Amino acid sequence: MKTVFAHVDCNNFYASCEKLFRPDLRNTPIVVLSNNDGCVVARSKEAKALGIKMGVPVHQIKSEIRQYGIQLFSSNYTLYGDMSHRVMVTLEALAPRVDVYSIDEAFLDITGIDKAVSFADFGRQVKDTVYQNVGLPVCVGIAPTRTLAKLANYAAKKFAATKGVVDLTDPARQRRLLAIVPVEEVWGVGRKLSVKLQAMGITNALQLADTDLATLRKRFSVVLERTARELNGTACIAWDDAPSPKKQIMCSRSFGQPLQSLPDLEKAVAHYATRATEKLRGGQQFAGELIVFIRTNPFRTNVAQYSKSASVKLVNSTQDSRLIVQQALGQLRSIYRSGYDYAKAGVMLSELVDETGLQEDLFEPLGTENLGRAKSERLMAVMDEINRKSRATLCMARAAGPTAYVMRREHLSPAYTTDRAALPKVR
DNA sequence: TCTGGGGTCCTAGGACCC
DNA sequence: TCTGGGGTCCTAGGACCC
Repeated sequence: MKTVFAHVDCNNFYASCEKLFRPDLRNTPIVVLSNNDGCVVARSKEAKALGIKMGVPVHQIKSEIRQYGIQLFSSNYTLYGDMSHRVMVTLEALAPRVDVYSIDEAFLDITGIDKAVSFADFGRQVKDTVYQNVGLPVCVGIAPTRTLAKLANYAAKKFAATKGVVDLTDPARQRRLLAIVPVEEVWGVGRKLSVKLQAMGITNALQLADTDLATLRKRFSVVLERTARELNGTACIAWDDAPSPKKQIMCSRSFGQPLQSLPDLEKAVAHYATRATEKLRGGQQFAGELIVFIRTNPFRTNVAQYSKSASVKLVNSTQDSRLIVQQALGQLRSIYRSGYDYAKAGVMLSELVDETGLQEDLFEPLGTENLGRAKSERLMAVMDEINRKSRATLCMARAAGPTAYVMRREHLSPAYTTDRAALPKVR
């Protein structure tokens, strides 16, 4: 039987999460800001209608904010993560297989479901159930490939007459939609590619679908060839039964204010290394390589710039925060130069393996090979358990004390759903 | 004054081997 | 005087995604 995908995507996800707990702002334009309250990363439909662009630095739209009374929100990932989880749990109850693609999207396998209910009716059922259970609006696109399902969702969002659900399983309908969708809206076609394609006279999705596959492969890559095949209804991205494990884990942040001193940077890097290692343990992985980077603010073109990274291979793959923090600080010291205003730092873990990929230590005495590891794992498990109950109770001494790097979050909403003290009150 | 964070995949080219 | 060819592995960089 031919596979059918449903693509479910939350509308203005972060903005909708904020509005859910602020019914007083129902018709008010709001935007959600990136870390450090830097850029706009989400907009309510009212803010979109005012022409506020995605990604714009907030200081560039100050006059609009004042003029239209746009409400600002700092990113509240604790809230969005919890709301996302609720949406996904709801979807998992509706379909036999769900691929969570990002914080606000998922693909559902709905092959054969049309024996019981029409695809469009199923889409409406998904939409209504999520709204009923979680309170967030979603759109649903249905098609024989993921790329077409994303495009169906684009249409569901763009055209009000669809009421948020588009069934694109019919090939004639596929071609009619492709003809009116600009090529840059296709999943997998970004800014650079769309410029090149337009130069070749390919401006809409249908023209891309009708381009010779060998030409696409030669002029671009197999990736774009695959996209064209998917637009023609041939599924190239199948279901992963075992989602592949992570290949790298990163923790990086811009600082709330520029940092100059090594001790201030050390505190930040120790903290990021700790966070990255927590994620590593969360996925039961071990890191074989560590990369540290620091950089100044590239947007401040009138001041001295510096950007450097350093990496080190870990002799034995590890998930021990003590070792990773120590190594990260060593790398930081090797690249630090005084006299710069640093704006950002980060720690990346790579060469990740699971337990079966661990090498035994050649230099441990026979019979005690795993003793050190067992001790380390017990210690880390205790740390994680305490920090799970009460966030950031235990940390490396290097990361402790007053921190100069904390980010700006001047418009942060409460953790409505994850902190008892912040529960919304109904009067 | 103020410009996010975290990922994946593919390709080209160099090093190295026989 | 003539100066190969094919294969693998690794890395850096670029493109994309949300």
